[in-house]
Order: sequence, then C-alpha cells, then structure tokens
Amino acid sequence: MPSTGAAIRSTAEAQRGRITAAAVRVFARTGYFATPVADVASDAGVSPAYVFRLFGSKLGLFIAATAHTYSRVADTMTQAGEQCPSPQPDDRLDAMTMAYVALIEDRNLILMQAHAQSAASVPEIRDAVQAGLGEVVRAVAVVSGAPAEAVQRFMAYGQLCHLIVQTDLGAVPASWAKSITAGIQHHP
Amino acid sequence: MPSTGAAIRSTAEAQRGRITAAAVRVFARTGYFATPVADVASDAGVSPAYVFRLFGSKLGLFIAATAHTYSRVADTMTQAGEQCPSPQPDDRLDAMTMAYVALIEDRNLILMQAHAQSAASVPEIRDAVQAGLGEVVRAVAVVSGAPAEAVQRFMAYGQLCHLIVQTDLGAVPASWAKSITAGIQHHP
DNA sequence: CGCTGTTGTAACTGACCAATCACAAACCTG
DNA sequence: CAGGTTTGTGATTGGTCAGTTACAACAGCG
Repeated sequence: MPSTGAAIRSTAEAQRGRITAAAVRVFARTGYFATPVADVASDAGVSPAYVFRLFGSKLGLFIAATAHTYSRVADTMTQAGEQCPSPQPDDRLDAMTMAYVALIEDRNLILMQAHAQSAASVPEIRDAVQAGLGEVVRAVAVVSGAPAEAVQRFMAYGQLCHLIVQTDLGAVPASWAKSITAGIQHHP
Repeated sequence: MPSTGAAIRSTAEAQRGRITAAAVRVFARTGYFATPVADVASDAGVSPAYVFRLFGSKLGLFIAATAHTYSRVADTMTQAGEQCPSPQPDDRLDAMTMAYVALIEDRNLILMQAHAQSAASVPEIRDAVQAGLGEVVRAVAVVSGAPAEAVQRFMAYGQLCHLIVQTDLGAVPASWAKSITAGIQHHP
C-alpha cells in the first residue's frame, strides 16, 4: 500500500480515535514501560511515525488511552445506575457492581486501569489517573446517592477485581484463592 | 574451619540479602520494566555484573525481591494477629488492618507489591505473586480465624491502600478523594 | 609455593526503541 | 492545473540496557 498510490485517507480525528482504541488494547496487555509505540501503531494499522505526530510522545499516547479508559468506565457506571429502576442507593450500587463485573469479561479496560495506576510514578500519568478516578467516584456517588463509606467499599472491591484479573486468580484452584474470588465471576 | 561444625555464612549469601533488600527499595520506586539492574546494583554498592552472577537475570532478581516482600508482609500479619490478646476473629482482623496500615508508613513494601502485581503478565512473576498472595491470605485466615468473606474484605481494603499510595490520593483535597481515603491515614 | 575455588569488576556487545526528518501521496481551493 | 495543506511513511539516529566474557584479587590448603 505505500509504493503505488490509491490509499484512502481519513481524517486525523478518526485516526486519533482508532489509535487510542488500539493503545488501550495493547497497553492493557503489557503496560506503559514494556510496550513499544510500534506495537500500538501496528495494532492500529499505521506507522509509528504517525502515532508520534498525532500524540507527540509515548507519554501523550498513554495519557490519551488512560483518559479514554476512565471515561468509558465512568459512563458505564452512570448508565448502569440510571437504568436501575429502584432509586435505593444499595440497589443502584448493586447494579453498578454487576456492570463493573461485566467489564471484566473484556479484560482491556480493567487491565488498562491497573497499568495506569502502576505507572503513576510518572507525574503526568498520576495526574491523569487522579482525574479519571475522580470522574468515576463522582459518577458512582452522584448516580447512586450512596454514602461515602459505601462508595469506598465499592472502590475497594473494584480494586480486588483488578488483583484477580491481573494475577489470574480465577485459575488458581487452591482454597485460599477461592475465598478471594468468591462472588466475583471471571471467565477463563 | 570452625571446630563445632557451625554453618559458615558465606559472603555471597550476605551479599544476596543486601542486594535483595536494595532491589525491593529500587523496584518499589520504578517497577520492573522501568528499572535498570544497574540502579539496583549501585544502591547495593556492587557492580551490575555481580548482580547478574548472583541472580542470573533481571527477572530472577525481581522474583527474589517479590518473594521477600510477600514473606515480610505475611510475617507482619502473623505477628499482629498473634500479639492480639483477644481470640475474636474481628479483633484480630482489626489488629492486622492496623499493622497493614503501618506498613504504608514505609511505602516500599506496598509499592513493591503493587508493581509485582502489575508485572504479572510475565508468567514467572505471576507465579511468584500467586505464591506470595497465598502465603499472605493463608496467614490472615489461619491466625485470625475469620470466615472467608471477612478475609476477602480484608484483602479488598488492602488493595484500596495500594491505590491510595500509588496515586498519592492522600494529597488530593477534593471531597471525592477524602471519601476514598477516609479512615486510612497516610503520611509521607 | 603452586593449585583451586570464590568474590568481584571493567569493558564490551547486540538488541531494542523513542523520537526526528525528509519526503511522498492524497485532498482542497481557485 | 497551480499551489498549499493535511495525511502518512521509510530511513535513520542516538541512547539505553540486559547479559557476557575475560580478567583480577584473594583466601584456604596440600
């Protein structure tokens, strides 16, 4: 496709979206430091050089992927809460919990969050993660109407999901592992 | 040659211990992929070549640091539980919670765990983390005598501590952040 | 004193990778 | 179609780093 003409061009904005989606997929697998930009580029079907042109640097790319991830999570929580017929905070938190567990089916979002957190020693990434978490926590608190400590508990179990997915605890048959994963469905 | 046949402590074993301790410190700061072995070596005051000699590879070094970290955590939990005068599971879990919060004062152990988890895409690291978690969970369950779901909750809030320390949530003044950090003191 | 094993390092290598730049091809406007 | 803008790539570069090798210093032991 490079040598002889006839390439269909698209707008930069569309490519930005495609590349961000690819970045979430690829960074979710191997994290920030272990992922070459070239891997994201090839997953998105463009050249590495173009990724640098659109995002400036690897850091810029990762931050875009991080922001996109938290936005999607916050949207999912908001939707789940608003679609819940009951106005009771507990019911709405339960609906959100189920929606979050459903996110585990696609491991990308949850692993991307975990990797973003672990790269928070980079100040710009830490800022992006703080912003993203704020978005999620506010969405959960406002839409559910639950008190602070229930929201805290919700987040704690969300972090437990990260642990389970990251270390593939669902595949560990030992009884201690079962006690940690109990009640949290996780497909193989 | 000692006359009593007491075990001679080889200098190499001592260096191994020093280097493992340095590895925990340094890997806790920057994680597996972003940390050059040379950084660990210079923190331990030896040459990079010697680290490779003793640990075989960067991966071997990281796994040693990971195992050491989880062992120390498990020991801390066991001690906290056994030093608690009450035999009630809830009291003992509370004691362990306080001991774990105290670990946050020294951010090394908690950040090392977080980084080990996030590098679990490497199979050998995942295995080491699973083994370490098993050690911790068994210690908590056995010494506290608490039921599985209380142990699960204990681990969930432990993961929440990781999040708070990783992203420095204690320094975020917004109210959503306060609702997440409430009850979990954290001073740098 | 040689002989052997252990501790430790300096110097090197080969691979990988972030970022840049010059250039090409398509699109738009008059 | 002339001229300018946007989309996109191949080639390169400079730096970093995991792992190796060859060698030095030293202790124990006959």
